[in-house]
Parts: sequence; structure tokens; C-alpha cells
Amino acid sequence: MSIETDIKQKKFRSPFQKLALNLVYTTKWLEYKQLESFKEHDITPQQYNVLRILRGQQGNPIKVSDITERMLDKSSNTSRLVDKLLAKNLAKRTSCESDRRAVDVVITEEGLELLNVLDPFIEDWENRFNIISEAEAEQISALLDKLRENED
Amino acid sequence: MSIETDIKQKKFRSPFQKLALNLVYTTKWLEYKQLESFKEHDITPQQYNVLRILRGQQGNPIKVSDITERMLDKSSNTSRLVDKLLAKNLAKRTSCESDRRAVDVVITEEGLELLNVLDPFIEDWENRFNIISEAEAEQISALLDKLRENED
DNA sequence: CGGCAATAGATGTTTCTACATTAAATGTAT
DNA sequence: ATACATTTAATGTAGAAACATCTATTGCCG
Repeated sequence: MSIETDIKQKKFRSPFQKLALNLVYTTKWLEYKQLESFKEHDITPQQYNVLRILRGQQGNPIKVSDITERMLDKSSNTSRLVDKLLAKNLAKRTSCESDRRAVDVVITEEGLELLNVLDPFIEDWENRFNIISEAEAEQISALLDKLRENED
Repeated sequence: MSIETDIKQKKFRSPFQKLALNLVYTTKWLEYKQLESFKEHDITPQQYNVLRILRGQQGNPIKVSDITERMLDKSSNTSRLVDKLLAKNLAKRTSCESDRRAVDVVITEEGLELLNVLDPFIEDWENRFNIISEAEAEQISALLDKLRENED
């Protein structure tokens, strides 16, 4: 359904305003869809994001601050997210020897297993994006990157 | 900066996964930018969204449930958002005569003034989207609409 | 009409987010 | 080396979101 119909707004100030609204609206829609898969497994999107970053380390420990750098939402409180993963035995935390302020985090076997269970669900809805072509997906990604260039 | 650099992830499962992550990341970036303008005026993005919907009614009252339908985030608690606007004298609430369950909401003069103050800020960052062409903006919007088609 | 489901909106509760503050460890400049 | 700033992570707190429940009103069907 078009964004015009979805939010019942016929006119937009400009194609840029329309795009801004559409980005927010589409992302909310997407996050909502993901949420449905996640909550069955008692995990939040943010916790999932951290778990995936941990898996990406392939066994190597990673500091809390480095996790934050890789997160989609950099303003989130990584410390407390890691707490949640610890409480569920999905991650382990050990103090870092080279810098005793820092804390090393590693994914556990149980964490890897949970990701294995979740993977097919996530892939499933990613594959729904097949409705557009791979080239179109790449093109949007490139344009989104461009939008964020204006950093001021 | 490219999404690869921003979240320090070199490879993606597919262009679709990359797009999904980029959508979430870009929207967070965009919402953060907006937030900066809003908080100076003691208003949240959601409250702003409601105010704009009220202005769009051009003086006609609108029911709470109809506001929800037009919102970007349909899962938000419109009732309490309207409460906040009332407390700041930005909106008025009267009970609807034809249906006594319903409540009519109208924007106040003060609400309109606040929007007038905010408009240039919002337009400013929307105009930063000028870095891509109007045609490209329209094209992304159309593709986003398409992505949401798969409703299941 | 009477009963019951559906709708509109308010409210309660738990969890999360955003932001500030704290505490410890490290880096740096004199 | 000492003093001070910076970094790293944890924690405190107010406010907001998410989700369920409640109350009042309306619609509908026998």
C-alpha cells in the first residue's frame, strides 16, 4: 500500500518530506515484523543485534565500547543489554587484562544455538524483499548512504 | 559514510539484508537529528506527529482513533500523547456529541504557533535530502511502498 | 426490548530509553 | 611523579513505550 494511503496524507511538501516519512514508517513496519519473531524467543531486537555482533567476532572477545560502535542504535545502553544476555546465559563477561577499565564479552554456546534457531526466521522476512531486485536493493542502500553524508 | 563503515560490517548475507540494516540505521540517524530540534521546544517526535495531523484537519475536530490511523507509529498510545498536548495548551479536547465514547481533538492557536516555529527547522533537514534528486527520492519511496506489500 | 459482542478511550504495570552521574583505570602534560 | 583530563563501564532516575485490562457507550441480532 502506498504511504499516502497508509498515513492518509494526500499531499507532501516535497518528495524529500515524503521520503522521510516513508523511511520512518517502513522501518517501524519492519521492526514490528521482526519483533514478532523475537518475542517468541524472549529476546529484544537490541539484544539480538548484540548477539549477532558477538557471533561476528568468531570466538574473540570484544569490549563493550566496541560493541556500541557496531550497533545500529549507538545510543543504546550496551552495558545493560549485556547484563540481559548474561542473565540468560547467552554471553559471558570477563575483565580485560590489558585495560582493566574495559570488559571483554564473548557469546556462549547457548547464544550461538539461539542464533541458529532465529536465523531462518530472519532470513525468511529478508527474502520477502525479493519483491524488488537485488540491483534495486543495492541502489537504495547507496542512496541511503548518500543521505547520511550531510553530517553537520 | 557507507553502512559497511558505520556498523563495521564488511559482508552481508544479501543485498536485502544490507538494505534492511541500512533502513533501520538510517531511520535511527534521521530520528536522532529530528530529536535535536524537538527537544529545544520541549516536544517529542510523537507529539509533533500528532500536532501535524491536527493541523492537517484545518480546524475540524478529529477523533483519537482517527489520529492513530494517521500516525507513523500506530502502536503508540494516542490517548496519553493527547494528554501531553493538553497539558501544554497545544490542543483542546471536547467530547463528541454523536458518539459519547469518542473524543474530539482540535489544535489550539498556541499549537499552531509552535508548528510555525518548528517548520523551518524541519524543512531545513528535509532539504538536506537535496543531495539526491527529486526523482531518486520518489523512486525510493515507490520501492519502500513495494517492500511493504507483502503483508501476511 | 434484552443480552452480548464490539468499539472508544482511559488507565495500570512492567520494561525500556535517554540522559546524567559515578567510580575506577588510564593517558598526558608539566 | 603529580595533577588533571579522558576513557570505560556501571548505575540512578525520570519519562516514555509496550501491552494488558477496565469502563462506558454503541451496534447488532434474536
